[in-house]
Amino acid sequence: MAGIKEVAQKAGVSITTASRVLNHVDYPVAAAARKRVEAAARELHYSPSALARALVTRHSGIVGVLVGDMVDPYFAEIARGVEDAARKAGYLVIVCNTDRDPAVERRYVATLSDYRVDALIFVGGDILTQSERRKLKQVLAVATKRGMLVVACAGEHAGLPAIDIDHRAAAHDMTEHLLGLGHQRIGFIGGPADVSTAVQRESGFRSAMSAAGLQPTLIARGDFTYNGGFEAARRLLSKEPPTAIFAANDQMALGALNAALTAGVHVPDDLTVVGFGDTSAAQHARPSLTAVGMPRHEMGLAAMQAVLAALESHTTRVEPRQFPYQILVRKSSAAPSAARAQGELVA
Amino acid sequence: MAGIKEVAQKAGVSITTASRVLNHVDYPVAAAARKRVEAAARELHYSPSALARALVTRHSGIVGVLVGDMVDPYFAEIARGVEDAARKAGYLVIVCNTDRDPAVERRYVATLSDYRVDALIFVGGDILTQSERRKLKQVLAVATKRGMLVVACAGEHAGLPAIDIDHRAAAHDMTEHLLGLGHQRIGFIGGPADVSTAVQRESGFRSAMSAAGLQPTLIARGDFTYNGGFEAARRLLSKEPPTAIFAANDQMALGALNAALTAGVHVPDDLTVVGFGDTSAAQHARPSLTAVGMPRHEMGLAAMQAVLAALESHTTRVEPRQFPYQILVRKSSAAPSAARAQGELVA
DNA sequence: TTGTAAGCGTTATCAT
DNA sequence: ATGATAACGCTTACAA
Repeated sequence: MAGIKEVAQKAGVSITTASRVLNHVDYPVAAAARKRVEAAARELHYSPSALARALVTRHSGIVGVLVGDMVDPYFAEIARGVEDAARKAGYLVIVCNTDRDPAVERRYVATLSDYRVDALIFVGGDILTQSERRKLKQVLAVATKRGMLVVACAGEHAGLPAIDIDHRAAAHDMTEHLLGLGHQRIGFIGGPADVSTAVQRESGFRSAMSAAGLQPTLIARGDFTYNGGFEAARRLLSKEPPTAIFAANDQMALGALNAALTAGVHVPDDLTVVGFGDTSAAQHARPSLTAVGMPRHEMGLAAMQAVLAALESHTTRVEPRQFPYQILVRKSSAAPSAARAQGELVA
Repeated sequence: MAGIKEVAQKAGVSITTASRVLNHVDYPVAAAARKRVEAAARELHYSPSALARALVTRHSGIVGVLVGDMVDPYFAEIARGVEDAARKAGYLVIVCNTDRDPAVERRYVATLSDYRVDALIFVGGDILTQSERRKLKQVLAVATKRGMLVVACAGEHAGLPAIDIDHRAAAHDMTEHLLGLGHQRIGFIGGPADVSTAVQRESGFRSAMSAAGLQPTLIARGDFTYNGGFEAARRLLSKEPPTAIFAANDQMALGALNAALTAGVHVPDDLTVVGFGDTSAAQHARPSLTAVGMPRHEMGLAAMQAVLAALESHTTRVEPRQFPYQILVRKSSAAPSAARAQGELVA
């Protein structure tokens, strides 16, 4: 209802003056006028149109966050980090669930582009297909030309600067942890074959196995969901049961854990199960899950902060950053029992 | 870079004509001109400024969702429902985490108001304090006067029309389930004393207990978090251990479950634990959690759909709606063991 | 210190 | 069928 014009009128000053005091800009304004403007604004319940403002300043104060699924705690925690940093800086965040569908993702990028968001934050790995990457890069090209900042978080994405951890190395280390425990028949539950993070984690697993002179043969694949992990574990457990299962993310590890328990396989006595991500659900599982830990909330914060820094310095490139990961040993991993290690015990 | 002006120019038509074809409005435009405009738009990578558009149409195409914490699956699933419906309708959603802080919530309402979002969706119960409610209502008053639609979802909120379930009745029914199982010493882990949903659930518990001639005396309070539930359960278990614990939400029930297990109390043999919400974490817990079920995703969808309906019919009031709840009996509840029912067994 | 006026990129009204 | 032109609500040179 009440625009700046009304406020100015009521305060008996020009729109310019009203704008100046309302924006707290560092500009000389008579104390009296200032007071009148403030009073008028208050009385009229004036609230500046961020839209109009954004139109002229070419700065919307909104950032878009693209996640696979905000219900997955892995994504939720990162998005929360972004939002925390955004709020502190006075930014708003639009959350978009892509369901890992490149087409949906592209459409969102286009829409967010229409809204002239100040930045786009891609959370999670991208789809490796050449054609998909190319298409995404195309829309991103026009987005960046428009001045939009783009950054990836917790996963490689179309070659964008990323706030990330070394997924491959982390998976490699975790595999070594398993190896160190004495496991030889280690099963791996990978994520979708075309998702970059899934591929990197699997690559780390394979390299560690090879380095140990072992064939990474027990590999199943899931879709990063609890059920996907549950089913994959059942498959793995049905033939030559491994003594340990390394799932490419926590959700699947949890599914695997329950699949084992359901099948009467004791964890960790009969089977070790480890995950990747260290979401709180993993920490609260029974037994608690050994997993690769990564500072998700902090990474979300960092992604937004990197965007903020670039925005302030009028840089167009966001500074990438590598975070350390950890191997969090908890109750779901242990040395293989002698019998099981030799494959004598069958579930 | 390229505005509609450039497109019009390149196509050799007026801005008006360009706008008409670009918006697919039902208005006669020569096929030839249309083709030229479309080509020009494509070549120039034209993307309409949703900001400019919103400014003139007074319709931003954005809705704001206010949740306590998007990391809590309870909120995440509802927000996801909202987003799904929003996407389908071409809307974008801004997610705001209030951490259940009324001040933060109000500030967000103000900011979202500045952005002229088309609607505000409050997810979760509000703070009952008279003063807080009044303050919120005030900001909401100016927001609605500005044409913004407001609705509550999964919790009473400042008297707004709500897409909800009957929390009180649900808690009452769940308590009766416990009673029916033979439990008498039933502990309750409530949520914050000033949160409406927490109060309603507790009220349902109390009424069912009273109706059964029992004193609802074993009451602890948490903050709706896993740890809060864990600690509350420890307190409950330390004195006169109840034979059953009803937590006001799943997160706390999960905490209680682990507290029991950690203390060597077997669930459900020695202790029954039930929750409220039926988040997937509850379903995957060991043992799986008996809980009050409510269609969170669907409720989120419904909230957005209600908003959409009001928006389309130019109504200012959103239609409220009651969803049914269920008592989902799973593995964490059972009849009390004879010994324990008499209080002879101590943890 | 203060105000005038030119945009920002669209949509929408009203002629033509 | 098509096109000027006035909003939309604000910021920001540029004057005064």
